[in-house]
Amino acid sequence: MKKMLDLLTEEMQKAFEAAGYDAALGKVTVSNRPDLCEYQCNGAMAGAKQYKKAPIMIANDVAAKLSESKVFAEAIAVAPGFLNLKVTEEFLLDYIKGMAASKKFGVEEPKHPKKIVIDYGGPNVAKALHVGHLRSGVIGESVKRIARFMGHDIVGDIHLGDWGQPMGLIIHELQLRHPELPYFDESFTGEYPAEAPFTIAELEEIYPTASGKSKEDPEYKAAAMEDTFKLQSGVRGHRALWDHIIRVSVSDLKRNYQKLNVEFDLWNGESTVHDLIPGMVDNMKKGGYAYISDGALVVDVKEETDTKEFPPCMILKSDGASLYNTTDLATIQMRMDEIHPDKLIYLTDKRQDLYFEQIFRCARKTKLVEPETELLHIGFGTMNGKDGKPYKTRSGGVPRLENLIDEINEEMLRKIKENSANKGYEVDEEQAKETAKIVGLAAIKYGDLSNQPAKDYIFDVDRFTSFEGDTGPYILYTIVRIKSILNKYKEQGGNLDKAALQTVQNDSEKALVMELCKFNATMEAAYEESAPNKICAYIYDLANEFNRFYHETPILVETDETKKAGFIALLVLAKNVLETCIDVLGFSAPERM
RNA sequence: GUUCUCAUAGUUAAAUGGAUAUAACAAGCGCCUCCUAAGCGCUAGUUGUGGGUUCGAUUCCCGCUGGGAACACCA
Repeated sequence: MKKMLDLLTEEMQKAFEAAGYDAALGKVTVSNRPDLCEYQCNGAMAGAKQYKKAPIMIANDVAAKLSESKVFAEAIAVAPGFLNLKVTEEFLLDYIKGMAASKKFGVEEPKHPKKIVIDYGGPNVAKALHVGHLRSGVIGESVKRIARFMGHDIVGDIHLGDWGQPMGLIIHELQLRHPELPYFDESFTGEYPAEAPFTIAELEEIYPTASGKSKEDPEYKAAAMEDTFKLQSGVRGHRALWDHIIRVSVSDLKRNYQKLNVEFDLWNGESTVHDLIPGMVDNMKKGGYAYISDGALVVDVKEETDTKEFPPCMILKSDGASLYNTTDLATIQMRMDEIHPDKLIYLTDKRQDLYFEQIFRCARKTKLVEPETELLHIGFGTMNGKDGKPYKTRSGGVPRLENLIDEINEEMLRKIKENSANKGYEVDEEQAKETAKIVGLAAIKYGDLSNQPAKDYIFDVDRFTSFEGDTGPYILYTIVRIKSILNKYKEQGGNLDKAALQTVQNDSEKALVMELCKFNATMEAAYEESAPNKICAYIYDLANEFNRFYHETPILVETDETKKAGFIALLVLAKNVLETCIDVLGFSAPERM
């Protein structure tokens, strides 16, 4: 289905043309003065100079051509040259019926579906997820789901940090603690134990300890580097131990991401591309792109148009070792070879803006990607505490993501119990906990996603879990209300018939219908701009319109069955649209709350 | 030092170059014999500063002030 505004614009363009003006002036937008009109067109003012006429005269000419329109019930020219518009009942009903009958509520399949790889999450193995990982996971998951809904083929890759210095540090520390393990016995030729010699809790403790020691003790550091080298060169015991580290760590990561309703299609990491690095580096040298500067191998990525200094992209350190850049570039090569994507998306902290600009330029210059391959870095802002500074625990440390989720869930549970006590009904403890988890996740995700990704935002537990205002819980409450009515309707023997939509009865119903009609345009904008916040803003408006309608319109007591079925059909559509939206945002609604 | 980025009610956030800048929270007032009051309605309050482009600027351009960040052997 075409977008509502496109249909209106087409109609308006015909009128401009019929009146003898440039059709391009006939752009229709949603009214920003709902008290005056539903839609507006400002083309007459834009065209005033071109035609050397007062805008109001042009507007009058165009309005005259619209008197017979089947689309616009009203087109009034207003000083200085606005065209104020209202649509006809028939047009609106027709559109909403088409939307209800459509599989994706009016979103069409793309003519050329894109193959996209999205790189997000980016946790390190053997380290607990902390709040810094929240945005990459939450925004990335939503960007992925939006693209998928729009009909594109998108693959999400977690891109684990699983191969650098930290691995050597952990292995070295393990050797000091348990020198008797067979992994460190180079003469050992038997089968290594299937069971890992540590738990996830130990692993999470070992890394910070080892990291701290290496900063103070050069010998310790040297030994850890030696272990890193052994691992990377394939020493059997080191590899076996590393396998354990990955297995233990990944199963813990999966558990945590599941709590966040974040799912990756690929669990690749830096280690995945290790073997590709020598070949890639070779090609860069042969191609004449890479040269030695201060001992390091670099590729110049300056461009003619740069006004500022642009540092070259480093490929290998002066000791010949690979670094972050190396694995990222090799990962691009692997993705191009295996997946052949049209577009690569990365989600990291916005502080890496310059870094990704270097990587992208380098990938283009060294022809790792096709000239038409799109490369996009979505840099997101910091999650701050109420003081406006990066979110910290009371003791000043970086809070674990798990603790943050628990904190929200506890607060949600407390509120659910408080609410039920106020209303005087009993809630089952287990049921309440389940509901608290669902609502808590919505609170966290909506709180994050409703902000523009690039901006810093303040993570305020009290505000996000609030029952009131522009929050996740408010959206869920609205959906629960609709579900409740639909359930009662079915209990009364009613059938949910999508086609039963009726001509709108009152203002609040019309407002709700018009809001629903914006769905496909909103989803498309959210996709094109990688902006989940647009969907949040949309469902907040939609929930508002529904609640107003709900408040003013008794539904189940309606005696005219045709009318009632029409209301119900509208509710079904509203519920489906809301649930589709929260699904692409990455959360869901409970049955009751 | 260079470059990037941000600046909107008391607070947190919106606004493809359009009319009277939009919400939420906090404050004040009203609405449950009625489908979940986690709701609805009403009142009061904002574009850092100086220029420019434009019929028209929160939006685009330049300067200033003030926050944040990046600037090759970390990731």
